[in-house]
Amino acid sequence: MSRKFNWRTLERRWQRKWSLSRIHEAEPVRGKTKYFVTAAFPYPNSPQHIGHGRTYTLADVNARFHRMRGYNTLFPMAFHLTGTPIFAMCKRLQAHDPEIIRTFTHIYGIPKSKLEYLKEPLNMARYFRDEIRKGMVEIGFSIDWRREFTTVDTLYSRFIEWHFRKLRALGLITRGTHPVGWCPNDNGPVGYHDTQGEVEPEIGESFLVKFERDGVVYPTATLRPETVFGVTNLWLNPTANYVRAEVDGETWVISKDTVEKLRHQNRAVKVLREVDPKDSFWKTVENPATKSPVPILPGEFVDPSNGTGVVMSVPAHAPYDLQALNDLKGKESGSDRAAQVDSVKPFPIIRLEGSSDLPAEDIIKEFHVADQKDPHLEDATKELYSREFHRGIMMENTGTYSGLSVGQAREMVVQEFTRNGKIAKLYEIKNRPVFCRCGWECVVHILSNQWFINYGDHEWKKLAHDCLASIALLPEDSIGQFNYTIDWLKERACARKVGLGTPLPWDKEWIIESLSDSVIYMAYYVLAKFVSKKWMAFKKLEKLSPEIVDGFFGYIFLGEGNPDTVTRSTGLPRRILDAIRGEFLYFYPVDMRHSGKDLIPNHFTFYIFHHSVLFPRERWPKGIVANGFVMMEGTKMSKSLENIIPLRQGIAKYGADPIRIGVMATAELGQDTDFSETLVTSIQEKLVSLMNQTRKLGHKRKGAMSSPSSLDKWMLSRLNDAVKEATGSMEKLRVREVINRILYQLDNELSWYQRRSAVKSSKTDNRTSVLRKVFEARSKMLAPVAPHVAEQMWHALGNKGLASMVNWPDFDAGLEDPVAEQGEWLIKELLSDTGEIVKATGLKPGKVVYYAAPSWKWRIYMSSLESASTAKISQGVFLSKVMDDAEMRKLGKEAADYATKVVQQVRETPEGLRQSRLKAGRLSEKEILRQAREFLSKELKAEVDVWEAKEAGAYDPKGRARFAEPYRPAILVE
RNA sequence: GCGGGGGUUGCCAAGCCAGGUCAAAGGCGCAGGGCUCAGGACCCUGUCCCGCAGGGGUUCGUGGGUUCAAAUCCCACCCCCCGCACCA
Repeated sequence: MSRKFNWRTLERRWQRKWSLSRIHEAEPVRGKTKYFVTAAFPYPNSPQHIGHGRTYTLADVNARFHRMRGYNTLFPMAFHLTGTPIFAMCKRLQAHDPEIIRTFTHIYGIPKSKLEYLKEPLNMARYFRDEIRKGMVEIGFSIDWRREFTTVDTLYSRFIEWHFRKLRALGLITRGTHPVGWCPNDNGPVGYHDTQGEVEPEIGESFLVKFERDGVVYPTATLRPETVFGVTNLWLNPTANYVRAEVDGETWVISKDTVEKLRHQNRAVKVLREVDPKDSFWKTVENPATKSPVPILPGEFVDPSNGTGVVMSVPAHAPYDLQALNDLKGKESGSDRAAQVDSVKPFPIIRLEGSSDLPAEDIIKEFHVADQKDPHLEDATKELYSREFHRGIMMENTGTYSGLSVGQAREMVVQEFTRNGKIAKLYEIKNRPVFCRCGWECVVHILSNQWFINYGDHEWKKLAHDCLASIALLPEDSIGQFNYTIDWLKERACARKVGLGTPLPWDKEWIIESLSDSVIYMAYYVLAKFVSKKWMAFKKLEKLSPEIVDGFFGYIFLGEGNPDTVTRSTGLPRRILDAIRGEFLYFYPVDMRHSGKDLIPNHFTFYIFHHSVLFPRERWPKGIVANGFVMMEGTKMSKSLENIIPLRQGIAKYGADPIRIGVMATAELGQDTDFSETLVTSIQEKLVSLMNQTRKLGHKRKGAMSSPSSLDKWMLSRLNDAVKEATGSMEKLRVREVINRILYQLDNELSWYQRRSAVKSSKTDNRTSVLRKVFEARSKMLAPVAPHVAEQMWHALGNKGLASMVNWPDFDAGLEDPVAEQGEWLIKELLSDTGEIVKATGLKPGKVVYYAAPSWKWRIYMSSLESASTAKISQGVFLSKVMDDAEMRKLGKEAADYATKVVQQVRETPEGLRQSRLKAGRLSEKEILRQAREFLSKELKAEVDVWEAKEAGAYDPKGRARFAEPYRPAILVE
């Protein structure tokens, strides 16, 4: 039946009502507290999928919750078009890339006929923006759509210009050189989406150590410049092509492949002539560190495209070098070179605990390396590098570096040798080869005059830390990552030459990059509402001079300058200007900003940085929540696995509310959650059954409750507890807990209530009234999470208006009923204990007898609870207190034994339970059990008798009554 | 390497910060029963081992420690995941 349920109809009905009632449109209301929620806006180069749904659903739940708690809540949305991914996608479509076509048609479900249209970047952006917006409406997000904008809107660009001029005026913009991944064919930078297989080109730093002979430099590329002291020889590949070239005024011998590489790294390279490596072999060059001569030898393992094709050999510490040297010795043995080769002897310069004088030799043995082409050699090298880096100490033969750790020595060697020109930096693509989509291999290119935002500024960092300290973070343990990021950030390139976006106002060749133009846009939502009215005044404003436009932004966002002047210069009516400024002051700052946890090391932290320096403290962000990702049936979502469900397809297939709950229900905030078909179907069933139950309760309101039974009170007390817990959890956005409490736990309690009341006489039947109360509160608490279902339930119960707009239920201390709670607890425990006995003994019970605890035990028990509530209860003190009581003394050992036992028991009872039992006071167990007799009898399928221990005439053939204790009646099963 | 998150009973996943009804919530799966013509759904019951009286034993990555008491606190170690820059 649930499968046939028409979610679409339900959703449309309520979405239409929300829209007609404009309940999501927020306007400033004087005297009413506001709550401003934002979520990271989407980038429209693909449809949103269920994973995005998690962040936005959470934001929506938060917004709806606050709305119900009486906050004037604003939740807007916009679209981020800045950058290159849209371009990249269009380019691939234009090139008829089969992979992207498959993704579009197969996963995204876009008709083939649409593809032509999508080849145009702005068309694509428009298409996916519409798609995403529709999805957000269909899943029921309570967004104020009047504030929508995109980051390429003209006025937005003016806003970003203002933002950047501000930063520059504050001295936070710097300029310098910067290495980037680059395609020599396209002549432009490459990001991961520009490469084959979408791999990010990783840039690594290596060093050129310059060996010299007669004014000719052999620049050897290495990651370990500190080992220069242990060099025995250089290697050139005898089969590779080398050239002699003039590089920045020096004469270098390098592999042919190196020429272009150096040019991309801003070196002036003039090739003089090709050289045969064989001409260099057996000659010697001077070691720049030790000044001693070392020979150049042939090594086939040398990769001419890696580094410079010139390698320094440190056989004591580099497995490759040692292996190559040994191979060479073998090859040349007996030849007239043998003596010379044999004279090349490895010697150590780093001491490594637990290693011989030749750590490289040890590791080669350890890894069972056969020759210089053995793949194990690579692993051996990595392992030794790592060991020496962490545990190695420089030896006496390294001069002033002696005694230093390898890490320290490297830093100092680089510093000192760079100063005298003997070491230079060389960048490499670490994970090479990386190929551009056009087919060319990517290289490292150094951009000169790159613009940066200087997050390394100390004052700024301090401000950012201050700002962070004032932000409520969810989950709380993400604080470490934030602090780390703030400390670690330094200069960050903030502009590129390609892509959509706003040109840098003072250097229009550069376009402000996408992570930099999206850090203060939340403020723009205020303005966007006015701009969307398309008044001429804004059209005019867009075209005014920077001074005037900056004056405008400075006034509305920072209160700078004078409104009269701004009005005069912009031509914007004073009334409008005041309204914008007023609305900004009303809604700003953002109370909670939502996104995935992947944005902590970038966007979230930038957001903090920029707000801290641009805005006064009272406009700093108040809260940040970083949620985990969504997995699909236990695996990561990925295009190649084709397990991405676009949100709209998901809604159509499963319904909006089941998806909303599906992404929230099975994991806590920061944890990744798993979405699966079985999960979402079970949620569907749950929701449908809720709606059915509500429908059965019907519209009719019954009169007031007749005197409620203990069971009724228990149910209301549980409901009240659910309200309390759900509220607390919601405040911390622990939505999983909320769902668990109001959907599942409450269901268990309801089913206990119904099971227990099934045998009750109908005279005092309050069942319907109690159930109505439960379902009414439940529909309210469900409203933020599953708004469509909640509205339906609310309506079915005969309520007018919208559940989304009523007040969230309040905790009512008056409904707390410890007596009823403890009474039911007693019965439940008793039932389960009896079952345990039945199971253990294998008896088929015909008669079950219960004995309630005698009053003297209750006195001791209650007294122990009291003692434990004020101080740590101690055996001796409590015992003597009990024995002070004449009546107890009369009971003698029996009382003492019980008192001793009870101390231990009470000590192990959790605080909350102790409190509750203390509040409940002494239970009239016998009465409670007598009332539950019929129920117990039915459950146990046996006759049930209840006595108080030692009651006159009690049936107690086995003398069990004496075991009765408070909350633990004695049991006899026959 | 640096930083962050995590390892819980068949699976998923709470609990851990604030130690004590914790053999450990909830869901899934599995088994038995009820309901039903039947299946599904739904509702009970069970699901580490032992137990003819509500009990006992052994468990929360590994090894130590603190405590009357440890999944929870401390120390050391092992394993998995994520981020480390110009990219949204």
